[in-house]
Amino acid sequence: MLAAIRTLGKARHIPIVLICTEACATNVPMSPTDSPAPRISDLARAGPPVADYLQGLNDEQRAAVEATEGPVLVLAGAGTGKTRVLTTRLAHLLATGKARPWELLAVTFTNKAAREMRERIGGVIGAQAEGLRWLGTFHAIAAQILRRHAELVGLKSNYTILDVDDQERLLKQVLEAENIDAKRWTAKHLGGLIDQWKNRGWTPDRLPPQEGAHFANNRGQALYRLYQERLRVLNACDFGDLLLHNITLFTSQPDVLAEFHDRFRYILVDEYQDTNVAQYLWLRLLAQKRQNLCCVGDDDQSIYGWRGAEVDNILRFERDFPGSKVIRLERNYRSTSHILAAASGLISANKDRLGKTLWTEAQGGEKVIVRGVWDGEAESRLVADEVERARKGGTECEPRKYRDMAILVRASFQMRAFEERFVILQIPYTVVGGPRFFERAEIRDAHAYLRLIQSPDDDLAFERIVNTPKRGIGDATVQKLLQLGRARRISATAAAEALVRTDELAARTRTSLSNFLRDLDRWRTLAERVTHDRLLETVLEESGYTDALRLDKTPTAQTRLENLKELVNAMGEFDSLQAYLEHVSLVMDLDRDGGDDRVQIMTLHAAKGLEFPLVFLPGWEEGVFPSQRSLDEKGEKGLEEERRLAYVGITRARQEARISFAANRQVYGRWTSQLPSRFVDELPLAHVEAASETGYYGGGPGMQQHGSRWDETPSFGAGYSSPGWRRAQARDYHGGHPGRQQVIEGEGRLMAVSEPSVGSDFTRGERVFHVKFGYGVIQAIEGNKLTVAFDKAGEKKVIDSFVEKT
DNA sequence: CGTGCTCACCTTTTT
DNA sequence: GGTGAGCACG
Repeated sequence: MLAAIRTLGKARHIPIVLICTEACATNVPMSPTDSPAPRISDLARAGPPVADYLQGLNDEQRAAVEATEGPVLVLAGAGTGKTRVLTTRLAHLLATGKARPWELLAVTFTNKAAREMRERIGGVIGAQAEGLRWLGTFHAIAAQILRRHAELVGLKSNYTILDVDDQERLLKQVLEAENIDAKRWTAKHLGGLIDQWKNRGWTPDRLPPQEGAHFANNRGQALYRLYQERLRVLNACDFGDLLLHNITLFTSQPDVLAEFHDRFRYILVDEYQDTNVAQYLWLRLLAQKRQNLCCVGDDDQSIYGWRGAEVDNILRFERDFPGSKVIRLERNYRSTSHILAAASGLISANKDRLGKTLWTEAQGGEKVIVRGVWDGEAESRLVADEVERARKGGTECEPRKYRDMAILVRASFQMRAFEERFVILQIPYTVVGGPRFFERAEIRDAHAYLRLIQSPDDDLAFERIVNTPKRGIGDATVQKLLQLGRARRISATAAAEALVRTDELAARTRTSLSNFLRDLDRWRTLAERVTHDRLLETVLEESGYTDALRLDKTPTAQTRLENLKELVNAMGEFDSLQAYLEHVSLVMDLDRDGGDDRVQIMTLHAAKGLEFPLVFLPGWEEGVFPSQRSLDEKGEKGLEEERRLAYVGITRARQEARISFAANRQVYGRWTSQLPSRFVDELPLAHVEAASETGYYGGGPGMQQHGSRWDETPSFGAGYSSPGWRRAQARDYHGGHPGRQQVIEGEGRLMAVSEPSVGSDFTRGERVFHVKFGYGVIQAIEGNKLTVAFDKAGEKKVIDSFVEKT
């Protein structure tokens, strides 16, 4: 949780919160370093030569930095120094006096990217980086713009930004009010649709008729409209709205747009391949006049199509912005030539691409290793063993740190096998991604309390906490309140206040409800006197929230309490409650501590933008990767996106990439047979080493194909078939299988042969142990006996069936 | 109104 | 196989 504090602290420097002042409403530049502060061109004159920051750039990078005028597309391949180019370009614009910090619009997708850019540019231009007020995510910048002109789209400038959870509950209310079977047509489904529509820039009015046809008997559009109306009443926005309202604003108010045309002299966009239609429209509107738009991206790394990203945006750039320059960054500084060639060979199978030829001076290195293994467990054993081996180092290779290794999976369900194995072997790891701090129930509850204190009209917050912790106000009562509120066009709080004065409620319910209302009033008064972190502490105490958690003896309750403590601390970093709330609604990402020395386990999506010396790419099986669902839903387009994902995976590796696929895999508890991914076959042979089994693993995986490059593998009874793969269930192999060997290293450690195997041999030093069945942690080794804690299906027992073999 | 049980679900994820 | 949501029951 330390990470939470750290990130929040860091993120403070991002001027997400814009307090609207006179100065900012006019064209007068404002920034913390404004007026007497020297311009960078002045600084440059006094200090080191201006061109300093350009040193060390190669020709193509330099071209990308110096092409300042007009539309520019920088096609930056993986590992070609994209961030460097971005930051240097900004520095260049400032140093040459073409723009002042507040006249630059620099957009990223994630807070992390924005933060990184800000930090790195700070390293180049120093304090001036603080003046980059318009460096941020699409959403953060759109939110700033909207705050200033909210009235023009029917909102107040203090509108709240709803998260998905609120959004879903609101939609549920809309569905209920419209008497739509919420089981058949879920709020989640509708939410997804609306999100897609917003991503494409469609307001309810402009929604193509057939789009709404498939939901609730052609009522999609009407529901969308109702939802938007509800949002307006609540003075709220969802994420999609931020952009959409901006677009509406720009198209309907030419003078507002003109103001921003004046303001933004140069526009810079990172990860352009991930932009959706709405973002594209937004950019096009803003860039319309000056045309100084520089988009940086890589069509081969577009992996967010399912979220509305349009690779087309980048493919069409030259057509959309006539007279544009296209600059390719093709020199790769990250990976060895084998890795680069393997990845390039794979991606060349895609049709929809602009094409690049990456090259590197780092020749040689290891080929990409591809292996077939027996099943998912074998795969995790293999990876874990190699992690340990890499960690120890050897005659040919230097020992690696855990943190230099990453396991990149297609889907998070694949992570579990590795986690289990790593726990057994006590290999430190972190799962990057995971559940987010701000999405945890207790954090949301706390936020709801604060929101309700701040704005009594916030019905969604009211609904969330009116009975949390339980105070005897049940669902029926809550529904009654909401209905009354809707009928009278008042807030739920107001409805509650009215209702406790009547005798419509049961006495007990009435008492607790009026107590709750009284508490709220008290907290509102308190809010004026104490700091917001202190306020939250009091509220959590007095509402009984913390007490309820303390009574709960489950371990989760414990962590929840800690999270809340963490939250109170983090809040202290902000100047006001308003500032804090704005921050959490837009900045939901937290850095997972990369500082510790741990193996990193994450999805391929989460790995974008990262790099590791050694990368494991497990689960390359048809249906898993490429994902069957992707193929079914999106066909050829889906396949190409999956292939780009594979490309992203391989290009994360600096020195070694190891791909694996399993013959058998358990999916949702069912055994399934797998074929190797087509991507395996698409890898160029010259850069790949096929090693089906290595080291201790005696058993053959049964993945042999007659006449192929895999067929040198020894195998037991697999029986080759041609031309297809022989597929056999794990159970086929019980007899005659020599089992797996593993070095036993000592008590308290180890060990497990988790696949069904009749007999397995283990060696420890000179001695060989034979085990009838395995799974467990060694408790003791005494003479010929091993005592093992056996843990499966929740039961723990100690067995001692290990017999030393002579 | 709160609790226990059954049943459907089950990529990728940011803001 | 695990989980969360929704429903029936006490």
